[in-house]
Amino acid sequence: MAKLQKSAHADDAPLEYGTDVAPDGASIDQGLLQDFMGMYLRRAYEVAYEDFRRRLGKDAMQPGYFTILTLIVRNPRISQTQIGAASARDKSSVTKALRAMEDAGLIQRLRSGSDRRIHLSVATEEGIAMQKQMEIKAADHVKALHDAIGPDRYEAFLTTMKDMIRTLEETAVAKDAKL
Amino acid sequence: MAKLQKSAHADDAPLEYGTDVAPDGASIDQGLLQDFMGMYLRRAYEVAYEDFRRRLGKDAMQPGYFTILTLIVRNPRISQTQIGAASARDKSSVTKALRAMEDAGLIQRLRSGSDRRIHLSVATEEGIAMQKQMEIKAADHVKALHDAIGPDRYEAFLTTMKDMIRTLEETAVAKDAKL
DNA sequence: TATTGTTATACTCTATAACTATA
DNA sequence: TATAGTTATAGAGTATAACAATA
Repeated sequence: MAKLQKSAHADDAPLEYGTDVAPDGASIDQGLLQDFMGMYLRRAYEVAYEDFRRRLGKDAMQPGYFTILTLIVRNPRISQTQIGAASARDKSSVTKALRAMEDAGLIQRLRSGSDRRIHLSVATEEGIAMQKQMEIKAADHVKALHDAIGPDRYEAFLTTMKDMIRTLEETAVAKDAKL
Repeated sequence: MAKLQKSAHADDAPLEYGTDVAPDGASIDQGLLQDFMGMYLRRAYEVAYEDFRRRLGKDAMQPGYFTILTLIVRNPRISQTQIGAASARDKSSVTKALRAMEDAGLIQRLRSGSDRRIHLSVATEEGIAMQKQMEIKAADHVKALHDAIGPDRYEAFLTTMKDMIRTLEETAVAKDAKL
């Protein structure tokens, strides 16, 4: 490869270098990226998130809160530790989400009478209504995914993904234990 | 449902409320969340990202930069617009990534002789070495995914995911066009 | 001592918008 | 006018660590 001078971006302009042009978009060599699942997992998450967010519109909570609100509606008096475990989020993240939902009047938090460390969450009427409304949008979203994937492949895809998550979670735990 | 007073978190302590306890982790009712793919797509991305990051260790670039570095190694003199298109990232995100890689001595940026607006990227020897090293870790990572998913399901899973991404991207474009 | 939750803080990844320069 | 890239800024979403209250 030809020798190149370093371009110190803070000071110099990039160095000129011949007249070749890079290949256009259609002919980019992605090499092993073509099958690099990490990239597709990221992208799949992104496009699905975007789809759900667009369907929810601006009158609903953000997509990420749907999970927590649904957990609370379906499990009145759920604790924050339980919410964290069920949604794979740190307790500090749960606190922040619950704070926002409480401020929005969607939930209320109580203390357990039997163990005063525990904060229980229940949905308000507004929270229940919001959850129902979001669930309708979620159903549309799931239908879009269903159509995109194809009915014949949907179940297998979901099952495979769950298996993958479980296995990698176990691997991670095993590795952490070795440290 | 019983009447509950609002707890203004900034001032009051949460209200006490009886002695019931929420169900324990094993018995959480996830309702439709059980099949809410959005949650699994997020989680799948997270666990895969974590796995790759752990395999890369701290001597490599972060997982997200592997894609860009690989694109540059395999497509010398690729432009930033092309990198953005191939990695589904905004040009400002690409600039930031390239800046970091240039500072780390992994790439150099040049200007096209034929169109001086275009900045071309090429990998340095160090960049090529880094990419090779990361590619080895990426192969380990892919193998872990392969094992987690099962060889018989791997290809179908990847294909389905690509189809899903493409379809949802098209849907998004179509919706944007309607605005 | 261990657990539940809160808070302050910070990190990662990313995009938007206004800009410069080039075409 | 349009395009390539830069910069300043912001914002989502999340976690870490130190902490108070309670067990």
